Amino acid sequence: MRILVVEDDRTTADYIADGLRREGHAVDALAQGRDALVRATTEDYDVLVVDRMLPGLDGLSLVKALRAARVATPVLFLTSLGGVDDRIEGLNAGGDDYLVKPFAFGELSARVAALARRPRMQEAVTELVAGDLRMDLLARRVTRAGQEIDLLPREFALLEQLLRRKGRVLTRTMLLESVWDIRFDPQTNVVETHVSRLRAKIDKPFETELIKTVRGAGYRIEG
Amino acid sequence: MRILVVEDDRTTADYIADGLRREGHAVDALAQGRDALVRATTEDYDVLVVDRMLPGLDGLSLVKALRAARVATPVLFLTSLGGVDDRIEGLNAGGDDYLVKPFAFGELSARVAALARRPRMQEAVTELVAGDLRMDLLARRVTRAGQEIDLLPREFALLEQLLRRKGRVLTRTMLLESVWDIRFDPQTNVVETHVSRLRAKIDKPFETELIKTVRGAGYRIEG
DNA sequence: AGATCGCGATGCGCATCCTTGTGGTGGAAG
DNA sequence: CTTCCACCACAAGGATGCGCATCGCGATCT
Repeated sequence: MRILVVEDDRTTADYIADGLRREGHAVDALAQGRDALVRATTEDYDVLVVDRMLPGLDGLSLVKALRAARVATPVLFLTSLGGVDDRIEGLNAGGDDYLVKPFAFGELSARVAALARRPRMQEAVTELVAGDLRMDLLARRVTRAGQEIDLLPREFALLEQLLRRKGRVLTRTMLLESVWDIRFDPQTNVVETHVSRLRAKIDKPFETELIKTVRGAGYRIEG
Repeated sequence: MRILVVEDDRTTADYIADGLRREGHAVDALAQGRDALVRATTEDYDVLVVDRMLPGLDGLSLVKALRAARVATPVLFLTSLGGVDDRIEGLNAGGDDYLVKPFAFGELSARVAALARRPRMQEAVTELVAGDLRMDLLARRVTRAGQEIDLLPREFALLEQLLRRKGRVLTRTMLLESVWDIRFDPQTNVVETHVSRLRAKIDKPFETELIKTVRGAGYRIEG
């Protein structure tokens, strides 16, 4: 499989490129958006892995330009947290999926494979589902049993993470990283607090509870 | 196939025009942007081949003007080397493809054919609808529940963007870019202000509200 | 033709409301 | 009985919306 990685941070770029090569893919890596635009339009890749922040031409503009030039290669965005706007814009701009740094390599690998596998020119990963709960990332809307639920930004981000790793346990530390961008471990109980608030909205009013507590570990949402 | 070539350099213009004629196309050639604007709006071409640098009215402005006038004829830009930025700018302006000089004639021919072949992208999107709200782009009229509403230019542009991406969230950043043409992020709240005014006209007087605020993200109009 | 006037459109400042993290307390699980 | 988790109330900070001043344009009069 041919993969182009566009990432200006050398360490991250190597980390990704080496990992993917070890899995048997042909990987090219570039640091500049401009270079990537040229390369991606001339060569034929199966997947592009693109950092949102790039020198020269940022990732978003790069993908916009590619789409405008009718290059339909699936794109996986790497976004360094936070920017809720960033993610929405990324998806709207024609990104097909995104991954919030920091991420586990296995995660990246799985997403890349998923992107390459699915038929081209498809709509992005736009909807996450668990049971009768649906989350539409572009509309930024959540419904359960057909009923609309509105969530605050933090609640939304939290639920999104849980849904993206549906079936797996997310530790407090992982959630602090991906939702709050806190890498060290301060004495805080934000996670518990927000899980509680989230439950009040998506579990309490319904029959079955989706968010399970895993004592001593973290939380998990059912497949 | 009818093709209009807009290029001020006589040698290049002849090179292109003759080549295309030899392939059996009907080719007109003009040297001035202004002439091209008139011709392209009155005659019916399959493809325009436009140089970026033109005397009088440059290629970029020409295409912007055409798009504003709802002329959807596909455009192939000719740009003189290098300027990757130019390419992006051109694509944003509504150009459909790019060719960097110097180029091989075969390349040009192939791109022109590709442009003509593909289904018209912006075909006759003349009316935007959401619920009982209708926007007629040509007449520049908006009605809701059969009642005419008049909007100021900014309000109209804002509503148009929201309708074009109906069902998705548009962030403040995206709106600043598409409605105000502001690419950096100034400390301004124009978006909120105008959304407020727009609501006063299209939502307040009616039962259901169409424009939803998505806290922390942006605005969305219902599908 | 030029200058002045008046009105409407636009963006900014500020008040308001909402969101979110903290600390504390009670309760459940092991 | 201890530890971990759920939930509550509160305060601070941030996001949002509305009134007001300004700017620009077109009309009118000289």
